[in-house]
Amino acid sequence: MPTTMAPRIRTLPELLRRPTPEVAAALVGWRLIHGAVVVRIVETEAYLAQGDAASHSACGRTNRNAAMFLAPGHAYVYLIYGVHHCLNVVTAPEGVGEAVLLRAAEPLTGHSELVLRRGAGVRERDLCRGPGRLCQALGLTRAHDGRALFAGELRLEPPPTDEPRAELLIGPRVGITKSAELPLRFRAARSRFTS
DNA sequence: ATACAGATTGCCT
DNA sequence: GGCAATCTGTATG
Repeated sequence: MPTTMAPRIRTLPELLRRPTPEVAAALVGWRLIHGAVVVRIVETEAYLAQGDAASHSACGRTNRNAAMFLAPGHAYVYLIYGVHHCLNVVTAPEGVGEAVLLRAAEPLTGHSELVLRRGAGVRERDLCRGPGRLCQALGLTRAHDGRALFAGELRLEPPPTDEPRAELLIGPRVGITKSAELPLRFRAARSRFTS
């Protein structure tokens, strides 16, 4: 499996100027914050506007995926199988449907709140391991679809400057049936919190 | 109008 | 390992 180092990028606007696969790689290590909860992103996937049949934007804009066409830095939250929510960071310029799916994270603070939402019996490792679990743990739903992630209750923040860059494993995306060969999944090699 | 598939998860055998 | 849950969009009649 090919590896690389997560690029160190200091601000969200700077991050979002990059091509979507690079955004996906660089987001590993970033903090996702919702209220008092802070988690470290350890696994992401890129979904592209061109040549990617698995992307929700592949068939054009619909009511469900409209947020994917917003300006970069917005949230695209959708419901999968009518059951679980998944959170994406919108990346490409407004009108172009590209996004990065946040697939797994390591809990940092707000542990009790995560356990409250996920259930008392859930192991630490499983609190945010998987896109549906991540959204459940953070209390994210369609109500958060289309929100900006620059500031406010729900936001992204860069890793502390003294934190070492993550070594990334690059491979095919999980759980898709179309365009399954593209190497658009990025996960922290050392983390035990990936899916 | 009905049928089916899907960027998932948890419970069942 | 199998399968149900149950929303949204697409394909087909």
